[in-house]
Amino acid sequence: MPPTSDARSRYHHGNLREALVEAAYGLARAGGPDAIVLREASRQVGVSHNAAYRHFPDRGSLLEAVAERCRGELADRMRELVAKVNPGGGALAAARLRLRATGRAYVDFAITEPGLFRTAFSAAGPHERPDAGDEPLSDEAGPFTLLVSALDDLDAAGGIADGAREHAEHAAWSAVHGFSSLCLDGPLQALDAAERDAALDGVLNNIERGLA
Amino acid sequence: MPPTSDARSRYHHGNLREALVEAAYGLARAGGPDAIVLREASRQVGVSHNAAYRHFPDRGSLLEAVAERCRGELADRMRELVAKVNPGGGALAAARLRLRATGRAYVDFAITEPGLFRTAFSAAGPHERPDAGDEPLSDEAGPFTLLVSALDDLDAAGGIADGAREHAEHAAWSAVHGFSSLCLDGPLQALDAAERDAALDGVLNNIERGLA
DNA sequence: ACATTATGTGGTCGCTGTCAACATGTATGC
DNA sequence: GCATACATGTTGACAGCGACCACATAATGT
Repeated sequence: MPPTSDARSRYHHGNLREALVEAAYGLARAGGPDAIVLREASRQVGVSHNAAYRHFPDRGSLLEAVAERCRGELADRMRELVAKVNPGGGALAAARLRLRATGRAYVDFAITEPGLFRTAFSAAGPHERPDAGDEPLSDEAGPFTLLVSALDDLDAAGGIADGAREHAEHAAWSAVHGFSSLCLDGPLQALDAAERDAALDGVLNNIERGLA
Repeated sequence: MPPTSDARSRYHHGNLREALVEAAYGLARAGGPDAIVLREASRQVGVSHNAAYRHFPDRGSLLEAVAERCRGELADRMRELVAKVNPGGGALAAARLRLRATGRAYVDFAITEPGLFRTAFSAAGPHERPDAGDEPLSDEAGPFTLLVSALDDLDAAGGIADGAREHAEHAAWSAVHGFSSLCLDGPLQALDAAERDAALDGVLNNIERGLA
């Protein structure tokens, strides 16, 4: 049980592991995966360096924990933005809009939170397994699962041609992920917000046409 | 003038800058950008640490120099593989094959040289400016320029629909780059070689359909 | 009450990037 | 031919990091 007494502050922290992840998350947000530094996180939590080793075997493990949290944050942002879309026309148009919003949210997260985005894909950890097909789409679903769900909807609405469904996830995900990466660390850095938006539109159009 | 005497080895190295880049390139190849360590590179070259500071203001500059070299290597590999394609049918089929080979070469480089690939896109440097449109495609052309050229050819052969040309570079480049990244650091790590090949085929198909 | 375990501390090691001071070659002006 | 200036490489130092160790303290179980 957590240390019984309410306000810790003595010897045992009571919730050190989460506190460390939280601090490291802040570091990653500001400076990407390389900014995650054990001693600094410990310092911020107000605990000696080395205390972290009771909860993580090494720095990589902390990084992985933060990375997983980053992926969750990305998924949350995607859910938020997708929930905002107001489908006007028929089912097919609505499904298309939802898919576009999914992709847009992905890129938006990368642009507004570059540190978190880089961290999310920096560790060698197991990532998300996109197996589960027909679940009710839990709130814990990762980015990949969200995308697959959007594609399933589009497929059900008749927006995907025969034979195009099989690798649709790979195509769509590669496109948005690649676009994000190129904007952060590639030659697309040079684009300003308007150009980037137009380019992303072009990319999404291309995907949509490729699927139809 | 280089130090007059032929075999250096005394005090002045004679070509230290390049030697350091070469050593750092080896480190990056084996372990990615984080494996580039000034002192180790100096050690391998047989020079004291700190000697590097006569040629690079800091570690980041060395990293950037290596990154540029990595991009050049990527472009070379693309040229090689594309040169091998044996266009059978008409101009349009040939242009399509060339584009596919370009994309395949890109991903192939990422898979076979993950350290170099990660390094190529790790630094914040200026990267390639894809401006120059109608040059004879010099041997120094970067990956982006090669891709643009392949797309121009496809366009000339009539393989790109009206309106799809404008952001074709972004769509194609994002797809192959994203696929590469996801295979190295994302959930597509889990794919074996055969699955990866099939998935890449699906991605390339999707791009091609999106352009047509 | 006591022993066992979980958790946090202090100290140390080797490694790194970076700076400052110094040494040694090479080139240049007289 | 030589002295002087400059470029290039060396030595030594510093702080910060990840990782290990032995030790201290708190919580838990009997």
